[in-house]
Amino acid sequence: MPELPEVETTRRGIAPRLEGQRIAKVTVRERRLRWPVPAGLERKLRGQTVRSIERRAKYLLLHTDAGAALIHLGMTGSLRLVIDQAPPDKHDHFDIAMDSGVILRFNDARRFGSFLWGGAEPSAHPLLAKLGPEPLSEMFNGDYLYRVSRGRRIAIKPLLMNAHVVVGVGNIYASEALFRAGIHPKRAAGRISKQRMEKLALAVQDVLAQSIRAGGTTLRDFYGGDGRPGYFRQELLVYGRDGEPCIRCSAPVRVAVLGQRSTFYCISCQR
DNA sequence: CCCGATTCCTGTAGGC
DNA sequence: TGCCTACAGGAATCGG
Repeated sequence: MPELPEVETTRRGIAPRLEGQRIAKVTVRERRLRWPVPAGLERKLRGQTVRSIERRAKYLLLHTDAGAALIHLGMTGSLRLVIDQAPPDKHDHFDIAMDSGVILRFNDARRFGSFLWGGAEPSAHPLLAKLGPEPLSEMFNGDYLYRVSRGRRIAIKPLLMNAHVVVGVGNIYASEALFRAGIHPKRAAGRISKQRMEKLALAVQDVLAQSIRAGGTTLRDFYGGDGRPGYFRQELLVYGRDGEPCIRCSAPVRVAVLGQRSTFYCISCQR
Protein backbone atom coordinates (compact mmCIF):
# COMPACT_ATOMS: atom_id res chain seq x y z
CA MET A 1 0.00 0.00 0.00
CA PRO A 2 2.33 2.70 -1.13
CA GLU A 3 1.64 5.96 0.66
CA LEU A 4 3.93 8.97 0.64
CA PRO A 5 6.88 7.35 2.49
CA GLU A 6 6.89 4.33 0.19
CA VAL A 7 6.76 6.49 -2.94
CA GLU A 8 9.51 8.73 -1.59
CA THR A 9 11.60 5.66 -0.71
CA THR A 10 11.13 4.39 -4.24
CA ARG A 11 12.16 7.76 -5.65
CA ARG A 12 15.33 7.86 -3.61
CA GLY A 13 16.13 4.30 -4.60
CA ILE A 14 15.80 4.72 -8.34
CA ALA A 15 16.78 8.35 -8.97
CA PRO A 16 20.58 7.96 -8.71
CA ARG A 17 20.55 5.24 -11.35
CA LEU A 18 18.27 7.06 -13.78
CA GLU A 19 18.97 10.78 -13.57
CA GLY A 20 21.16 11.93 -16.45
CA GLN A 21 20.62 8.68 -18.33
CA ARG A 22 19.09 8.40 -21.78
CA ILE A 23 16.00 6.26 -22.35
CA ALA A 24 16.78 3.60 -24.95
CA LYS A 25 13.41 1.87 -25.10
CA VAL A 26 10.04 1.75 -23.40
CA THR A 27 8.11 -1.54 -23.47
CA VAL A 28 4.47 -1.65 -22.38
CA ARG A 29 3.06 -5.17 -22.01
CA GLU A 30 -0.26 -4.27 -20.39
CA ARG A 31 -2.00 -0.99 -21.16
CA ARG A 32 -5.05 -1.66 -18.96
CA LEU A 33 -3.93 0.01 -15.76
CA ARG A 34 -6.05 2.39 -13.63
CA TRP A 35 -6.09 4.60 -16.71
CA PRO A 36 -5.15 3.20 -20.11
CA VAL A 37 -1.48 3.78 -20.88
CA PRO A 38 -1.66 6.40 -23.67
CA ALA A 39 -0.77 5.27 -27.16
CA GLY A 40 2.50 6.86 -28.21
CA LEU A 41 3.95 7.18 -24.72
CA GLU A 42 6.81 4.89 -25.73
CA ARG A 43 7.66 7.14 -28.67
CA LYS A 44 7.51 10.31 -26.57
CA LEU A 45 9.99 8.94 -24.06
CA ARG A 46 12.41 7.10 -26.31
CA GLY A 47 15.65 8.98 -26.78
CA GLN A 48 14.90 11.45 -23.98
CA THR A 49 17.26 12.04 -21.09
CA VAL A 50 15.85 11.72 -17.57
CA ARG A 51 16.70 15.09 -16.05
CA SER A 52 15.25 14.45 -12.59
CA ILE A 53 12.74 12.34 -10.71
CA GLU A 54 10.35 14.27 -8.51
CA ARG A 55 7.58 13.13 -6.20
CA ARG A 56 4.28 15.00 -6.07
CA ALA A 57 1.69 13.40 -3.76
CA LYS A 58 1.95 9.70 -4.56
CA TYR A 59 3.02 10.33 -8.16
CA LEU A 60 6.55 10.01 -9.47
CA LEU A 61 7.41 12.48 -12.22
CA LEU A 62 10.16 11.52 -14.65
CA HIS A 63 11.22 14.85 -16.08
CA THR A 64 12.63 15.00 -19.60
CA ASP A 65 13.16 17.89 -22.03
CA ALA A 66 10.00 16.81 -23.88
CA GLY A 67 7.83 16.69 -20.75
CA ALA A 68 7.25 14.46 -17.76
CA ALA A 69 6.00 10.91 -17.44
CA LEU A 70 3.73 10.24 -14.45
CA ILE A 71 3.86 6.96 -12.56
CA HIS A 72 1.45 6.05 -9.76
CA LEU A 73 1.91 2.83 -7.79
CA GLY A 74 -1.76 2.44 -6.85
CA MET A 75 -2.24 -0.25 -4.23
CA THR A 76 0.19 -2.96 -5.18
CA GLY A 77 2.51 -1.28 -7.64
CA SER A 78 6.28 -1.33 -7.32
CA LEU A 79 9.23 -0.10 -9.36
CA ARG A 80 12.47 -2.01 -9.40
CA LEU A 81 15.77 -1.61 -11.13
CA VAL A 82 16.70 -4.66 -13.16
CA ILE A 83 20.31 -4.84 -14.20
CA ASP A 84 20.42 -8.03 -16.23
CA GLN A 85 18.06 -9.01 -19.02
CA ALA A 86 15.86 -10.97 -16.60
CA PRO A 87 12.63 -12.04 -18.32
CA PRO A 88 9.54 -10.21 -17.06
CA ASP A 89 7.49 -11.84 -14.33
CA LYS A 90 3.73 -11.97 -14.13
CA HIS A 91 2.30 -8.44 -13.68
CA ASP A 92 5.48 -6.74 -14.91
CA HIS A 93 3.46 -4.28 -16.99
CA PHE A 94 6.10 -1.96 -18.40
CA ASP A 95 9.86 -1.41 -18.66
CA ILE A 96 11.83 1.77 -19.17
CA ALA A 97 15.24 0.64 -20.44
CA MET A 98 18.17 3.03 -20.23
CA ASP A 99 21.23 3.24 -22.49
CA SER A 100 23.28 2.14 -19.48
CA GLY A 101 21.53 -1.24 -19.52
CA VAL A 102 19.53 -0.56 -16.36
CA ILE A 103 15.81 -1.25 -16.70
CA LEU A 104 13.13 0.40 -14.57
CA ARG A 105 10.45 -2.27 -14.28
CA PHE A 106 6.89 -1.71 -13.02
CA ASN A 107 4.98 -4.57 -11.40
CA ASP A 108 1.37 -4.22 -10.23
CA ALA A 109 -0.82 -7.25 -9.60
CA ARG A 110 -4.04 -5.29 -9.17
CA ARG A 111 -3.42 -2.70 -11.87
CA PHE A 112 -4.57 0.26 -9.79
CA GLY A 113 -1.36 2.03 -10.74
CA SER A 114 -0.88 4.27 -13.75
CA PHE A 115 1.65 5.33 -16.39
CA LEU A 116 0.69 8.61 -18.02
CA TRP A 117 2.06 11.57 -19.92
CA GLY A 118 2.08 14.79 -17.90
CA GLY A 119 3.39 17.02 -20.67
CA ALA A 120 5.59 20.07 -20.22
CA GLU A 121 3.53 21.34 -17.29
CA PRO A 122 2.64 18.22 -15.30
CA SER A 123 1.27 20.22 -12.37
CA ALA A 124 -1.54 21.27 -14.71
CA HIS A 125 -2.45 17.67 -15.51
CA PRO A 126 -6.08 17.00 -14.45
CA LEU A 127 -4.97 14.40 -11.92
CA LEU A 128 -2.47 16.77 -10.29
CA ALA A 129 -4.07 20.18 -10.67
CA LYS A 130 -6.47 20.02 -7.74
CA LEU A 131 -4.28 18.22 -5.23
CA GLY A 132 -3.84 19.65 -1.75
CA PRO A 133 -0.50 20.67 -0.23
CA GLU A 134 2.39 18.37 0.50
CA PRO A 135 2.23 17.34 4.16
CA LEU A 136 5.95 17.95 4.67
CA SER A 137 5.74 21.50 3.31
CA GLU A 138 5.27 24.67 5.35
CA MET A 139 1.81 25.14 3.85
CA PHE A 140 0.57 22.17 5.82
CA ASN A 141 0.11 23.08 9.47
CA GLY A 142 -2.51 23.38 12.19
CA ASP A 143 -3.85 26.66 10.88
CA TYR A 144 -4.42 25.13 7.47
CA LEU A 145 -6.14 22.01 8.82
CA TYR A 146 -8.30 24.12 11.09
CA ARG A 147 -9.31 26.44 8.26
CA VAL A 148 -10.21 23.75 5.70
CA SER A 149 -12.21 21.70 8.19
CA ARG A 150 -14.53 24.42 9.51
CA GLY A 151 -18.17 23.62 8.90
CA ARG A 152 -17.44 20.09 7.76
CA ARG A 153 -19.20 17.16 9.35
CA ILE A 154 -17.00 14.47 7.86
CA ALA A 155 -14.95 12.40 10.31
CA ILE A 156 -11.35 13.51 10.68
CA LYS A 157 -9.82 10.30 9.34
CA PRO A 158 -11.43 10.34 5.87
CA LEU A 159 -10.71 14.07 5.74
CA LEU A 160 -7.01 13.39 6.31
CA MET A 161 -7.08 10.80 3.55
CA ASN A 162 -8.67 13.21 1.06
CA ALA A 163 -5.96 14.22 -1.42
CA HIS A 164 -7.74 17.52 -2.06
CA VAL A 165 -7.07 18.40 1.60
CA VAL A 166 -3.56 16.99 1.97
CA VAL A 167 -1.73 14.48 -0.22
CA GLY A 168 0.15 11.33 0.57
CA VAL A 169 -1.69 10.24 3.72
CA GLY A 170 -3.35 6.86 3.22
CA ASN A 171 -5.02 4.41 5.53
CA ILE A 172 -1.99 3.36 7.55
CA TYR A 173 -0.57 6.80 8.30
CA ALA A 174 -3.98 8.37 8.97
CA SER A 175 -4.56 5.85 11.78
CA GLU A 176 -1.03 6.32 13.10
CA ALA A 177 -1.15 10.13 13.07
CA LEU A 178 -4.52 10.23 14.85
CA PHE A 179 -3.21 7.91 17.56
CA ARG A 180 -0.13 10.06 18.06
CA ALA A 181 -2.33 13.16 18.29
CA GLY A 182 -4.83 11.49 20.66
CA ILE A 183 -7.79 12.20 18.38
CA HIS A 184 -10.59 9.72 17.78
CA PRO A 185 -10.80 8.87 14.06
CA LYS A 186 -14.57 9.36 13.99
CA ARG A 187 -14.51 12.83 15.53
CA ALA A 188 -16.19 15.38 13.28
CA ALA A 189 -13.41 17.37 11.60
CA GLY A 190 -15.27 20.65 12.02
CA ARG A 191 -15.39 20.24 15.81
CA ILE A 192 -11.69 19.88 16.45
CA SER A 193 -9.96 22.85 18.08
CA LYS A 194 -7.10 24.74 16.48
CA GLN A 195 -4.79 23.54 19.23
CA ARG A 196 -5.58 19.90 18.52
CA MET A 197 -5.24 20.47 14.76
CA GLU A 198 -1.75 21.79 15.40
CA LYS A 199 -0.91 18.61 17.25
CA LEU A 200 -2.39 16.56 14.43
CA ALA A 201 -0.46 18.35 11.69
CA LEU A 202 2.77 17.76 13.60
CA ALA A 203 1.83 14.10 14.15
CA VAL A 204 1.23 13.65 10.41
CA GLN A 205 4.62 15.17 9.65
CA ASP A 206 6.39 13.15 12.34
CA VAL A 207 4.96 9.80 11.31
CA LEU A 208 5.70 10.38 7.62
CA ALA A 209 9.24 11.58 8.29
CA GLN A 210 9.93 8.65 10.62
CA SER A 211 8.63 6.20 8.07
CA ILE A 212 10.77 7.68 5.29
CA ARG A 213 13.78 7.23 7.57
CA ALA A 214 12.84 3.55 7.98
CA GLY A 215 12.40 3.08 4.25
CA GLY A 216 8.59 2.96 4.41
CA THR A 217 6.19 0.26 5.58
CA THR A 218 6.19 -3.18 3.98
CA LEU A 219 3.05 -5.16 4.76
CA ARG A 220 3.23 -7.43 1.76
CA ASP A 221 3.87 -5.90 -1.63
CA PHE A 222 6.14 -2.95 -1.07
CA TYR A 223 9.83 -3.09 -1.89
CA GLY A 224 12.04 -0.11 -2.60
CA GLY A 225 13.85 0.45 -5.89
CA ASP A 226 16.74 -1.60 -4.53
CA GLY A 227 14.42 -4.51 -3.71
CA ARG A 228 14.65 -4.04 0.06
CA PRO A 229 11.51 -3.91 2.23
CA GLY A 230 10.68 -0.97 4.48
CA TYR A 231 11.02 -1.36 8.22
CA PHE A 232 8.46 1.10 9.57
CA ARG A 233 6.05 -1.77 10.18
CA GLN A 234 7.95 -2.38 13.42
CA GLU A 235 7.16 1.17 14.49
CA LEU A 236 3.42 1.10 13.82
CA LEU A 237 1.60 1.81 17.08
CA VAL A 238 -2.01 0.95 16.23
CA TYR A 239 -2.29 -0.17 12.59
CA GLY A 240 -2.82 -3.93 12.44
CA ARG A 241 -2.85 -4.23 16.27
CA ASP A 242 -6.52 -5.04 16.78
CA GLY A 243 -6.98 -6.64 20.21
CA GLU A 244 -3.48 -5.84 21.44
CA PRO A 245 -2.91 -3.50 24.39
CA CYS A 246 -2.23 0.14 23.63
CA ILE A 247 1.48 0.85 24.08
CA ARG A 248 0.60 4.00 26.00
CA CYS A 249 -2.26 2.97 28.33
CA SER A 250 -2.77 -0.79 27.82
CA ALA A 251 -6.43 -0.39 26.88
CA PRO A 252 -7.30 -2.49 23.84
CA VAL A 253 -6.66 -1.29 20.33
CA ARG A 254 -9.82 -1.66 18.28
CA VAL A 255 -10.60 -1.82 14.60
CA ALA A 256 -13.66 -0.20 13.08
CA VAL A 257 -14.74 0.39 9.51
CA LEU A 258 -14.87 4.06 8.58
CA GLY A 259 -15.56 5.04 5.00
CA GLN A 260 -15.03 1.41 3.90
CA ARG A 261 -11.55 1.40 5.46
CA SER A 262 -10.22 -0.48 8.46
CA THR A 263 -9.42 2.06 11.13
CA PHE A 264 -7.29 1.22 14.17
CA TYR A 265 -7.43 3.27 17.36
CA CYS A 266 -7.04 3.10 21.13
CA ILE A 267 -10.42 3.17 22.87
CA SER A 268 -8.96 5.13 25.79
CA CYS A 269 -6.23 7.46 24.45
CA GLN A 270 -8.17 8.85 21.49
CA ARG A 271 -11.06 11.23 22.13
C1' DC B 1 -20.71 21.87 -2.42
C1' DC B 2 -20.67 17.94 0.65
C1' DC B 3 -20.20 13.20 1.61
C1' DG B 4 -21.11 8.21 1.63
C1' DA B 5 -21.22 4.39 -1.65
C1' DT B 6 -19.46 2.20 -5.63
C1' DT B 7 -16.03 0.82 -8.76
C1' DC B 8 -11.78 -0.91 -10.74
C1' DC B 9 -8.46 -5.46 -9.74
C1' DT B 10 -6.06 -9.99 -7.98
C1' DG B 11 -3.50 -12.39 -4.28
C1' DT B 12 -4.15 -14.20 0.11
C1' DA B 13 -6.29 -16.03 4.15
C1' DG B 14 -9.87 -18.28 6.48
C1' DG B 15 -13.89 -21.44 6.66
C1' DC B 16 -15.69 -25.77 5.57
C1' DT C 1 -6.44 -30.65 -0.92
C1' DG C 2 -9.66 -27.73 -2.98
C1' DC C 3 -13.27 -24.62 -3.46
C1' DC C 4 -15.58 -20.47 -2.10
C1' DT C 5 -15.86 -15.99 -0.02
C1' DA C 6 -14.23 -11.93 2.25
C1' DC C 7 -10.88 -8.70 2.49
C1' DA C 8 -7.06 -5.58 1.40
C1' DG C 9 -7.49 -0.12 -0.15
C1' DG C 10 -5.92 4.63 -3.75
C1' DA C 11 -8.81 7.53 -5.57
C1' DA C 12 -12.05 8.89 -9.32
C1' DT C 13 -16.76 9.00 -9.94
C1' DC C 14 -21.57 8.65 -9.02
C1' DG C 15 -25.81 9.72 -6.70
C1' DG C 16 -28.51 11.69 -3.02
